[in-house]
Amino acid sequence: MGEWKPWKRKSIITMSYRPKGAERVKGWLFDVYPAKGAMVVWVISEDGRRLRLLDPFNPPFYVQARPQELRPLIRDINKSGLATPQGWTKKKDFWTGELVEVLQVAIEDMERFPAYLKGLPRRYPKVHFYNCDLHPGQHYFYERGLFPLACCDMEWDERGVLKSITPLDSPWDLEYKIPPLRIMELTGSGRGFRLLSLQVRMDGYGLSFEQASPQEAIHDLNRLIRENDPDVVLTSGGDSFLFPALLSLARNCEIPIELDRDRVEHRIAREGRSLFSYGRVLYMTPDYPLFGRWHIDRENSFIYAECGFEGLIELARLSKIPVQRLARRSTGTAITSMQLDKAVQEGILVPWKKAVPEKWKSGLELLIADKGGLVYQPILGFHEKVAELDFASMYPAIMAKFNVSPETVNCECCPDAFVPEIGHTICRRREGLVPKVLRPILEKRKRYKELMRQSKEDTREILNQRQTALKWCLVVSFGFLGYRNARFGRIEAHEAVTAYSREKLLLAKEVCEEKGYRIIHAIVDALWVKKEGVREADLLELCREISRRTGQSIGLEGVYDWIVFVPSRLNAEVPVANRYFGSFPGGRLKFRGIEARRGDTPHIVRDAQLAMMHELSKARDAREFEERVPKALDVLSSYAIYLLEGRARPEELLITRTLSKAPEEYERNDPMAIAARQYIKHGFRVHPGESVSYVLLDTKDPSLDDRVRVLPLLDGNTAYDQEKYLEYLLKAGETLLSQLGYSLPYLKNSLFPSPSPSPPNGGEDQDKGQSLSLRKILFV
DNA sequence: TTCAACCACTT
DNA sequence: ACCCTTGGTTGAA
Repeated sequence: MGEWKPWKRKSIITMSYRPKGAERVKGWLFDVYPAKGAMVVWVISEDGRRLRLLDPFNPPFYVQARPQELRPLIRDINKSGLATPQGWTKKKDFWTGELVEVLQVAIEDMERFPAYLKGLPRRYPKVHFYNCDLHPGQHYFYERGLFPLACCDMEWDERGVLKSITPLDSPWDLEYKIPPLRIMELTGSGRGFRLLSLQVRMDGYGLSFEQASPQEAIHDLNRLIRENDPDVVLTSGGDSFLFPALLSLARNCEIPIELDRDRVEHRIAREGRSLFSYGRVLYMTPDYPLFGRWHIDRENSFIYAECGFEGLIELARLSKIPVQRLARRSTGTAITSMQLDKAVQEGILVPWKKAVPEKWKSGLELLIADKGGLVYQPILGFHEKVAELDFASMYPAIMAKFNVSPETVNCECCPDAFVPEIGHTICRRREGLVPKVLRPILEKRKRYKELMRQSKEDTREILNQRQTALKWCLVVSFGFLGYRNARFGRIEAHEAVTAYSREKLLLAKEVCEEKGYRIIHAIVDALWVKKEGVREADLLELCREISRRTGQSIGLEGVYDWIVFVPSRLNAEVPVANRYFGSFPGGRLKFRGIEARRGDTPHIVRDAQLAMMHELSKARDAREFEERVPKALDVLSSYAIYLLEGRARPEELLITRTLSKAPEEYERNDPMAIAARQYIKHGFRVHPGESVSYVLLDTKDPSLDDRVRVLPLLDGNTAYDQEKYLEYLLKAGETLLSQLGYSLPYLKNSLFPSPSPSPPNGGEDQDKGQSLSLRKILFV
């Protein structure tokens, strides 16, 4: 028996998305996708109508070859009926910048052309293909000078075919209006792919739908969508669970589900895929895009999760990637698209596949070039009044300033324009594509940050989301430069950037030392320095001087009241870059690399470490810090007691790790591998790049499967491996306090005194009381 | 004790 | 649709 709570919102009944006749209006470009030889263009008119228009579009691509090789290809293309050769034109070669003669071919059928294209290089190995594998939506935007959510002046005929469409704003505007979008939120829960409950929310009204017949559920959902006509369907896990579940429900009861505005012939159920990105394996569930609406799955959208709705829109406008597509892609896709757009604007031929072999390097060259960023190991332990200086967007700023780009590195024309330290050269004559794209992004981000300072709270949040989106673009642009299969990547360019960065950091260090600062730690683009009696004004002056001498802008991140650089766990004498925690005035903590920052640390351990740091953050100097240590230890012991009384809940004990391969491929029986196999055994599929979550039951149990219990099999009262979790907890405590002599054995001993030698300046009476009861639990 | 396998983190 | 920075944990030899 299904029951919707009454939907209080006034209903909108939309009859049709077809235009009634020829018209000229102002409106926003909502979405585009191909339909054979035209793009379907969805617009939101100024008066709020949602309209489906058509724009005939035959994206051009280019081929280059000698006439005798070209003739059979032209015949082949003509016979296919999928494209039409149009004539000769001159375009710029990406690598040399020279004009070359190429044949322009128009794609007639965007849906079937890609499959045909794939077979061509094998049959015509001597022909070069350019601009042929661009995404149709993006290509349409590049060629028309349009972008998602552009405010446009447009005109169409009585059939709804666009006669003209002209943008009235620019992606580079700092202020822009987007139309009010109708957002419907769908959440659901269930088991496997069985949907057990469904919630629909819109404009603050919520409906919960449980225990209904599938027919009713689909019927009512269809009605709600029809009546409210959302532009955006926002889900949590729509791709991985909700949409597949809804679609299979709809299939079973044979009621079509009407999530799209456009007619959808058939929705192909695809397999998810595992892919490698930034040093780790990721799993992408198949996505369920909508036609005429956007489906945005917050759980499966990196950009939405990191930069919010505003960041997503900002990036879509700049990168010219349709919003719904961008939502499911990485920021790397955005930066690549901006490069493609720039290439198309400038008549530069876009190579189909990257085909530049890396120049051979001697062993010595390799050693020098691959050093990457420069690191000065930190001086171990506790430091008072340390200033942190950070270069702003150092790598992208270097690329922009020194013209580092795949086609400018080791060019033919400037053999003596050397990069510091390594043998590479950089072109002086021609500006590279990468710097050309980065420069305005750097500039726009700077402007947003300036605007933020003079804005009110809610505007500031919008601006912040936008500048965060730009920040991610800048960050990945460097990674893409060295990434072998990036379209505009080349490892030598990557090496040139790190070479410059080392020079800059070295120079910054020298400036600091000249001015009497002591370097506590430095890494890539950040320095930690201190000097007796230094004032903020001195530090700002220091920043100005470094900026002047290096040509790179450096800023004062802040002055820590205290900071602790923690040693290596394997060797207490050895410092480790990037493992520290410190406190700024007011008690704001900053910490890197320690347990609390790791994604695979159980909640209870992270909470304990955070609570200890919070206690320590009340200290403003060395003396207060030492005074706070017993309090921090109290915190630690309270967590230990909780743990050893068996009160910890499974969600506090969960360990989540990401699989890099399929469960059966693991050769070791560590808890994660056992957990992965346990998922499979109980019918849950886990792919490389997906994560597994488990609780340690007894890590010593001879039966492997009893060592851990994975999340879906957990119930409320799971007995857990107290000893193991205690060890994690104490190690997290040790990380914070080892510099003050609190080693793991000491911590163990002070919390649970062993009978004979008493711990140094042992606990207060109340501590002893606790310790006794703890020992009982631990050892009985 | 040492080793190999494996994951996560920093910029 | 990577090749290797570092630290740390784990199980097993």
